[in-house]
Amino acid sequence: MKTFSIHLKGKPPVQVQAESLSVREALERFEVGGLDRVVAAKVNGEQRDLSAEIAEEEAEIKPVYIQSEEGLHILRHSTSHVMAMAVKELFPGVKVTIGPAIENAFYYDFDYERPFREDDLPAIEEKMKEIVNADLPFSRKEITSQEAIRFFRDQGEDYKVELIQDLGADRVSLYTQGGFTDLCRGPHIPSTGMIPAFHLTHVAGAYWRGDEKRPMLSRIYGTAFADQKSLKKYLYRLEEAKKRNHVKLGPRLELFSTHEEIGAGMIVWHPKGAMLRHILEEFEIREHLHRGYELVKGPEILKTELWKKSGHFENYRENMYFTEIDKQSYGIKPMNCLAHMLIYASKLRSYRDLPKRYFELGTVHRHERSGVLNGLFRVREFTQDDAHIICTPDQLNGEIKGVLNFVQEVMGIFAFPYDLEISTRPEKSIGSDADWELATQALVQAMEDEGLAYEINEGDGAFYGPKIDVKLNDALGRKWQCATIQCDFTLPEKFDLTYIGKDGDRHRPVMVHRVILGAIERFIGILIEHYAGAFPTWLAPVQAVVLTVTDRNITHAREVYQALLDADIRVEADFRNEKLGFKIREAQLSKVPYMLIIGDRECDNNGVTPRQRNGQNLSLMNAGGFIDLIRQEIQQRR
RNA sequence: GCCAGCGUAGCUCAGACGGCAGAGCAACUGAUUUGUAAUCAGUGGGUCGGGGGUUCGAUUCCCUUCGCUGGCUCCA
Repeated sequence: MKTFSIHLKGKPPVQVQAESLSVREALERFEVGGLDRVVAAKVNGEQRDLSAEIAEEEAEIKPVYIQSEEGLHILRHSTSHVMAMAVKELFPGVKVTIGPAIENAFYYDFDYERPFREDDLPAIEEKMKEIVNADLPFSRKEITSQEAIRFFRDQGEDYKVELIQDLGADRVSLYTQGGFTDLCRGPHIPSTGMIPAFHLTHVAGAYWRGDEKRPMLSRIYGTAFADQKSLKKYLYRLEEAKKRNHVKLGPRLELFSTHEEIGAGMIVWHPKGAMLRHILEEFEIREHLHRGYELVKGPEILKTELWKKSGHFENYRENMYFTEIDKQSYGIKPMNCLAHMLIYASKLRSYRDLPKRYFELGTVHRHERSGVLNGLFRVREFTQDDAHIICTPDQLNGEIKGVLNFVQEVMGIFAFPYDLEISTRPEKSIGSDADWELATQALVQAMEDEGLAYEINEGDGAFYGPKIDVKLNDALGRKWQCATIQCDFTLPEKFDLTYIGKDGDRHRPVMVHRVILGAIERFIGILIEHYAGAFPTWLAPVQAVVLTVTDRNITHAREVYQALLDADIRVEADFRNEKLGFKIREAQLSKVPYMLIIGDRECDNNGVTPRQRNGQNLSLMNAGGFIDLIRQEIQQRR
């Protein structure tokens, strides 16, 4: 007989005398509500199955409810096991590999004689429903790795055998529901009947362990929720997000197009899209000049020799395009730094000149693999708002903080949610360990000084230095890298950049590569989805459209149109012989912020009636009044 | 690059065992002069992504190529 002392937050502790005590039994002592919605529990901070025995005499216990984040994770993981079981029953000979829960979803990778197709999913879902209805309990068993390897080898589950071997543990845990046993750390929901709502969403190919040299597996994605309503809501949200997809919206709003005959990953900007770019670029130039940057411009193609000198040829060649001119090899630039290096090196620099901040809206070409191209998000030609800051080592911290502030201010204008990550040295890289350490520390220190939260991304740095990445969250919950701040101790050395210090000697400056919006293309893609195409007035390629009611109104309408043009408002005219409702509909679909209605009433009063994009009318006012109003809005970047 | 799916009029989509390719919207022409999300009528519009093959005959079947979409370790 043992004595267990169990604690649960907010309740008086309970002493239990028993031979053994399961997590579920412990929870029952506290009469916690909704035990049927509890999927697992945390015992002394560690996730456990409800059926697990409590080994500790003193235990702090906390139920994990199905609708909580952790609960959903466990639910989805368990649902992936149910899916694997269903697939094994339906497709004999299939081999199972791994099947984790991921954000909002789960997947399981299979190796089968043919890849799974979307039309296999309904049958799998049906079989899963049977398994759920059968309410099979999940049971956990720990055995030695040897036994587990034998167990899976006998079933021909080679992938599982490999996993266990790589784990290198003495013992592993297995989970069984019905006739299906899987290697798994757990925990799991008590039984399959506890799955309230699930749906299989799509299939995809995936390399075994993400390695393209290893077999291509067939992945099935699905999701599960604590109730049917949440699942429906999630699927609806996905549908809504699809409607914002910039690949569809962009061409419909006449922003850009792509062409098979031009090539993959190349964007053609139409008048409205080119205007949007221009607005952003103008905004950027102003903001940069304001912060002590200088505008520069380098050529598109530079001799291959120079790319060899910089290390790009060695490290980045497979992403570069090359061409030949007069038997000389040239590389089309994938980055803008080289010309900036030469600008710096073009004359002797004093410490008094530093920092130098060179800014270029630089168009670069990168040979991205065909399969990763994606609308405006991933293209082969794009323009970066690129700058290189060359400074003394003791200016570095301040410069990085300056860029972090710049990023914060700009993201604030667009009201974007974002996360910060620090990426460290990758396998393929140049430079000494000491320099990497120094550079990484400089980034960490600046983040700490600014009190910013960040994650560490091991091995994800650029080949020449560590970096801070700013990842925006888009409408579909995907993350996109935009701003990035990269330290570089190697380029100044390769180009022998120097400055004369106070002491009269030559010193080596350090360099920061950084972008704020990142690629203009990608940023516009994110903006389209963020605003669902309805850009705020300051960004809208067309800010107002003048609509006449009848031909009688054209003379006055033309005066209004001209007044707006004169005031630098981006205005269009729709004087067609159509009904007002028809013109409003078209303007509405093109998401213009303002429609200026001009009928007899407006002509008689020498004014306009603005109709806002949200359907609200403002009262009749004269053209000057409207110009004041919209100018104020533009100035406030609304 | 690899796996899967997709590609029919400017757009959204039908279609057929392998037997002359369809609708709505848009465009164009005309009528209409219109007050807050589609006025009416008529007309034109397609190498069914490109190339090759099988066939009497291919948009449909096969191969190939281009393009697009979803994915390609958020570690049992």
